[in-house]
Parts: sequence; structure tokens; C-alpha cells
Amino acid sequence: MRPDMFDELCPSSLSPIRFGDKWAGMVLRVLEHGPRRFSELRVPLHGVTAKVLTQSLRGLERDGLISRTVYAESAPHVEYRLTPLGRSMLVPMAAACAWVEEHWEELLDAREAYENAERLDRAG
Amino acid sequence: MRPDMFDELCPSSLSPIRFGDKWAGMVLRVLEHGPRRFSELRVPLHGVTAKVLTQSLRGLERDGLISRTVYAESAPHVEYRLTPLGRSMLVPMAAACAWVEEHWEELLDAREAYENAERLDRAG
DNA sequence: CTGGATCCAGAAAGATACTG
DNA sequence: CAGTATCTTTCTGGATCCAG
Repeated sequence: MRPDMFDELCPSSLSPIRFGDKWAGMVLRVLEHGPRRFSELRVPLHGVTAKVLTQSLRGLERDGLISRTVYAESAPHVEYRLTPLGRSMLVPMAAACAWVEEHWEELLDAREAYENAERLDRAG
Repeated sequence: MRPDMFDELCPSSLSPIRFGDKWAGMVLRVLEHGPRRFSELRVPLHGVTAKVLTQSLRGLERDGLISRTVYAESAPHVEYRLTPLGRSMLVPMAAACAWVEEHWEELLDAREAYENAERLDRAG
């Protein structure tokens, strides 16, 4: 799990599409590759605090998209994994990601054009 | 344009998927059927205030998803319509809506189960 | 290691009143 | 008709410190 896997696009306030809260979509994409522990999740989502990640995980668990398992053994840890429902959501998510990638330049251009027009307005 | 077209599902805090801000997705779906005026948009989106709708429309315009045209003629009005980019976003939006509809019951059940488990925790 | 508790800043949403 | 201005409330995310 590369620590920089989300550096460029996510969390990007530029994408107009969001799944769950700020981090939920990224969590799902990490878990896509298999179950992960709390501290493993924090690596690619660098910058997220424990509290906020917990919130996000609780929300996903509440919606039945992930499951949480506690292992109280010698090396106690907690494991999160996708449920079938969570896995099924990867489909519309992929469609959304594909759209964003395909139209990324258009989005950037539109914003630039809009802000230029605004500046002209103010200049009168 | 039925005034109640969004009453049931939208704006639903239950859907974990969102396009733009709270009202943006609904605006796009209204404009799907052709250009609409400001006051026409307010009908199906009942409850939205002029300020908030304006904000949402500005955001969509800024992203190049809709265009705004002012008609200063005898009966002055403003018309909003989808751009090709905006229309293209209907595709991933439809995928998201289909997923929500298909899994709506599962989502509700998951929430109920989660809250029941919470209540048992507090009791136990 | 995996969080909970508390406090805080900024964004988002809404109520209300007013304007070209 | 189509907004703007102002104010208030609510929500979100984060910082910091603490605990089983």
C-alpha cells in the first residue's frame, strides 16, 4: 500500500462527486485490496486524525459497507473489511472516478474561465 | 415538472453518494428535461431558499456543468441549461442512483441493525 | 494499538428582509 | 423576476490530550 496513492486527486475538493464523507471513498478503495487494520488505513490516508478516521469508519459500518472485527489476542488489533454491499458500491464509484478522470481538464478549464470572467466583471 | 418529484428520496441524507452540494444533483436532473428558469427550478426543489439555490447554480456554472443566459426582453428572465459536460455527468449519476435504489433496503436494514446493537451496548 | 473526550475553526444551510 | 445582504444555526473536519 503506497503511502502516496491518493496524493494527487484525493482528497480533492475539486471533484464534484463524493461517496460518504471526506475519507469514506478512499477507505473503500483501500479495502478493495483486502482487509486492513486501523493503523494500516492511516498510511495512505495521511493527514487524517484518528478521531476523524474513526468517525468515517463508523459511518461506513453503520451503512453496512464495511465490517469491523476485534482480535484481542497476543497482538491486539482491529480489522476492517468490505462487506458484499460495500464491494457492490465499488461499481458506481468506478463509474464516477472514470468520469472525473475523463473530464478533469474540462473541469479545470471551466473554473479558470469562470474566475477570469469574474475578474473582468469586477474590473468593470 | 411535478412539485413532488424529489419528495421521497431527495434530498435524502440517507444516500451515501452525492454530486456537488445538497441540491446540485437535483438541479441537474431537472435540467435533463430541458432548460428551466430560476423560479421553475424552485418548484420541484421545494424548501430551497433563493440564496441557497443561487449558490448551487453558481457552483454548477463554475464547474461548466450548466450555463446561464439572461433574457432582458419584454418579459425578463434567466434560463439555465445543461452543457455537454453537465449532460455527460448524468451517466455516472444514473449509475449511482441505480445502486441506491437497488440497495436501499439493505442500507435501511444496516442502519437499524447498527442502532439496535448500539442500544444493546448501552444496556449491557 | 485503537480509539474516546473535549474544544475549536471554517463551511454549509437556512431565515428574513431588501433591490434593480 | 431573479436575485443580494445580513444574520444565525448547524455540520464537518481537525487539534490536542487522555485511556483501555
